[in-house]
Amino acid sequence: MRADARRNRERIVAGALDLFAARGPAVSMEDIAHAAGVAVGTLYRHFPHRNALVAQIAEGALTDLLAVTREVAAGDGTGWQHLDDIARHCAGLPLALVKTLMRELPGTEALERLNAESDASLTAIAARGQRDGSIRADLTPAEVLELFSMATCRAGAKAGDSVSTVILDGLRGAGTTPATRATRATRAASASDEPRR
Amino acid sequence: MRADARRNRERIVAGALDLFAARGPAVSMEDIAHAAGVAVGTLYRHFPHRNALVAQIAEGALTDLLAVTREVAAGDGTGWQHLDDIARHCAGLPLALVKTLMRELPGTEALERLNAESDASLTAIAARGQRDGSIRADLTPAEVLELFSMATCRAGAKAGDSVSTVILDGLRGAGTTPATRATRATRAASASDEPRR
Amino acid sequence: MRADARRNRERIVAGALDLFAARGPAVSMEDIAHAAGVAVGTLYRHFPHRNALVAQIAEGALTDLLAVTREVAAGDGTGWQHLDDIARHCAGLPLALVKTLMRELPGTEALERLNAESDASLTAIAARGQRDGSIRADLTPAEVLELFSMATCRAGAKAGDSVSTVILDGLRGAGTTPATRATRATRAASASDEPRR
Amino acid sequence: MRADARRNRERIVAGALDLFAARGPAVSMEDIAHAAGVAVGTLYRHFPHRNALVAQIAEGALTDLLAVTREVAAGDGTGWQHLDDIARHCAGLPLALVKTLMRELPGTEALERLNAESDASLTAIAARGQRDGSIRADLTPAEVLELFSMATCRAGAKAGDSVSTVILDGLRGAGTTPATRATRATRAASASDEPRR
DNA sequence: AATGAATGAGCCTTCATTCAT
DNA sequence: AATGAATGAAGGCTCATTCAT
Repeated sequence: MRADARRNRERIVAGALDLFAARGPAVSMEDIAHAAGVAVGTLYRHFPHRNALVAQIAEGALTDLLAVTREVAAGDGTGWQHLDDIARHCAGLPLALVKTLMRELPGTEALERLNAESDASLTAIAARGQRDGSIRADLTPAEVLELFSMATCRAGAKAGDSVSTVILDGLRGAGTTPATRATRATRAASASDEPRR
Repeated sequence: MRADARRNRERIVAGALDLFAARGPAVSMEDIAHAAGVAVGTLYRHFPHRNALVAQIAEGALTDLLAVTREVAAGDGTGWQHLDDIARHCAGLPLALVKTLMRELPGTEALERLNAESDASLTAIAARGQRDGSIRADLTPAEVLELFSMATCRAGAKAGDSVSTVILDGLRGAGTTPATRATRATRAASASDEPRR
Repeated sequence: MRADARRNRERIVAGALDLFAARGPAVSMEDIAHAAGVAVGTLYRHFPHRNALVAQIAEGALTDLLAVTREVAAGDGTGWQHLDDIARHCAGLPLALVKTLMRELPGTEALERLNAESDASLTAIAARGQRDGSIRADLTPAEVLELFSMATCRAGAKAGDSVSTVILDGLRGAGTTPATRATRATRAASASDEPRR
Repeated sequence: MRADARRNRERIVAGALDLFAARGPAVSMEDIAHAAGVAVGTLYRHFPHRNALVAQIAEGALTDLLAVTREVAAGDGTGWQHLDDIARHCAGLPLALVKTLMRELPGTEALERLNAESDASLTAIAARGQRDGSIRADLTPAEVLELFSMATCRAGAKAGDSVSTVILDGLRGAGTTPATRATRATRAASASDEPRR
């Protein structure tokens, strides 16, 4: 019985994610429930109100992002390489959607915490990159993160696509450049297109 | 009373723009009307339905964008310089908001036309920039436009801010001056209405 | 100036009549005004509210009906012949429409009076017809009037059409009948199709 | 709860019928809901929009009419007697109201079909009556139906009331018994549920 | 625990009526 | 006197949420 409930909960979250992606943030609870194969009552048993569901979706994506960030940050490489790695792993995460959803979401405590932790980890990486010379020094860490977020939280982002490439290239430190494009192509071949879930 | 009506219409559009920016695309017509100091009936006299108002806002911004684009394109300079100029002039336009609003707007004919014309003008500039070597050649014109749009249609974009600078720098052709940042700083000081922070 | 106003008033009433006939009782004041070539303000100058306009239309038709009734009643013939004559003269009046309009009209004093006078005149005729044997005696005068009204206040009523003929035939007194249909055809040929306005 | 929902649905339809009859076709959905003892939402759960409710009411009455027509048509008797029987059985149906409601109702497919079938059945009866001499031959079947409809679809129609009697008498064929009224009175006494006043 | 019916606040829109020009 | 802009009360409809089964 617990297994059933868990499966329902997962199908609700997954279905809601798909619906939001397909039809925008105004999907009705009724539609979300039916897409998950349950009735509204069941939906409300799992999530006491709409925002709880939306927050759950957001938390899922941000948790994944945080895990990726920490895992990458624990490895070797320059700050820029870490950002690049993270960006590749994030391509499968619905970060663009989550960003949109969160615009109209009164911040949960859990979300605030996740955001803070993500920011802290990424800021640390950015600062390190600026120290090791791999990331432009004429930007604040916050500006680095904004650009990183633009590359990452885009509607149709794919791992290593041109748009991300250009932005990440733009973040490189002054002395690092010329081989950029060739390098990138090489690296991309070995990195996975589908980041972990 | 023609003057009064016009003033009302303008206050409605301006107020709606502000509200959308502040509270997202789901603001009610009632709120928009009251923000403009009129009753709903007046709002509906000027715009027969919600979408007509949204479309008007979008058309306004796109018309401005098109005007800027054409004006700049008629002047001297490389393709990259044109994009840079246009980006600076667009800083005050609510393009980010408009982009969001248009996601849920069944395209008007006028909007389609404006979009097509903007795209055409900007694509021409991008292609020219790639021919004259000022813009990276390893991108499709569409990718150039997407990056340009990301730099331009951002929530808090200011003329010459760091984010735009990095993206536009990223668009530069391979052989162009490495003095990018200094050059930019110089140009920005004389051309932008918003000095760099 | 007085002539202008009068013409406006007449055009409003005539236009409203047409619109009601064409599009039902839910036409808007705005549409009525524009159909008459004036603005709403002018419409309201002539009729302080919608019901005043509707009442005016109803009064017009009822006044015509009353005039016809009295004129016919002053002439020779049996009661049945009078009813028949009146029915023919009424064919051009918008009595069906007026009946519909009056369903949702809180009765004016003028309308009550007109109704009462019409009823009185017609009841007198019905009673006389029953006395002179030309109208069935096994009906109350009110029943006679109801049937007469059904024949007369029909949507597409024409002078002497089959439906009216059958109903009026049905009203005839017991001893009068057989030649009915032939007689009717003859009489119809001499009666006008377009009653007075 | 299926039972509860069904009861609600029935109360809505019945209440709406009453309200329409009492206050005309412009009753608000709010009023209809409250008359049925439910909230608007419930009304809209059962009928997705106003017209669906109106159509349901119309369908109900037309279905009843069709059933009566077919049942009577399957029995013995002249065409005229069939019309007379049908008229008696229809006295309780809200056909007058339905006729009014349908004036402003964009025809549903179901309604079109019901109308077509009713018309076909009744036209067949009328034609048969004209062949067997019981119905006037100098009318088109459509005219017969219009008169029949006038007798039947009247606001306060009762089985065998004077108005219906006169109209149906008017439909009789030339050679039929002059004893009409006596006959009718006799038949009425045994067949109608509503005795003559 | 699941279902789906019921609730009612709130949204978009219309329109009779008023009022400034 | 005419115009047409402004008002605001409804009305139709949706949807998050609650609740009886």
